[in-house]
Amino acid sequence: MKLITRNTDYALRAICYIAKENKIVTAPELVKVLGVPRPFMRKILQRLSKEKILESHKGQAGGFKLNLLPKKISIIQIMHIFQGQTGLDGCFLKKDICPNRGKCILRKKIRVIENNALTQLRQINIAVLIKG
Amino acid sequence: MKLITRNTDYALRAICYIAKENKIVTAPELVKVLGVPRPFMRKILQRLSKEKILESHKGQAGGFKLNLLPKKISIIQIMHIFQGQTGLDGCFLKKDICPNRGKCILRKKIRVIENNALTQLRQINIAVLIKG
DNA sequence: GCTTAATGATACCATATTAGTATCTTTTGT
DNA sequence: ACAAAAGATACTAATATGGTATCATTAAGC
Repeated sequence: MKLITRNTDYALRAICYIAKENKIVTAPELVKVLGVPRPFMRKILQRLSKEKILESHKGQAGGFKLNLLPKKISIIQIMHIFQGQTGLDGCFLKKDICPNRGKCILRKKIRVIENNALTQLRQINIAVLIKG
Repeated sequence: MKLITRNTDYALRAICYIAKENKIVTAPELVKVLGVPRPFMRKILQRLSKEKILESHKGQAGGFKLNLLPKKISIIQIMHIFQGQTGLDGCFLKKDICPNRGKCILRKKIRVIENNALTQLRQINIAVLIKG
């Protein structure tokens, strides 16, 4: 049960760092601070700026800064970006052969648990993470 | 965020079916009822009997039955069998370069959410699933 | 304007996990 | 003896994730 993936993890740390520094931060700087492989970090940053979480500046003295207030970035957004729909995996078995005749208790229970987790994740934002 | 995997799903359905029938059930019967590929189902059943969830009987008129009361089988046990430790993914970054100086808020928050999910999963057992 | 240091875009490779298959042996009721 | 079941084990395929490489584009600063 892995809630967040490496991608997401790196992305969140990068965002936290940028939020704390509150200036334009370059990829090389993040690579150095976070110890993440350079091309991988770059890929993540590109994705984040494409998704409008970060704002990028090209050219010399370029880099990235936040495009939103820290409290407006919840970790669930980042999960969405790197892990796709955080949702509710569909039933593996076709409905009509499901032993529970369509009313799949298992699925229902799992869904509740997943929704609880999602609700909790929704409440964690970057401001929370950097304040401690 | 996939709480349970296909393996686990199939295993749970097989167990539910066996629990409901309350008799010795053969692999071919489960294959037919659940529509799962035969060799795959067999593999799962073998695993379950090796783990003492099911009790197996060889030879003609053989098959599987439960080795425990339905309410004594929680879905978290099955997850453990097919998905390994349901635990808490460690921090990807080495502690000393973690931007939060060792007190990793993100990790702490995630851990709480995971534990909540685990607690909820622990309460779902086969008896609950077959009763509805 | 040229150089340099940055990001953008894209295509590719590596690894791990999960899903699924094949085959042969052993057991047991009839 | 035979048939029908499970046991054991080794293999293959698909998918997701993690990571690399390369070239183009942009813009600051001399």
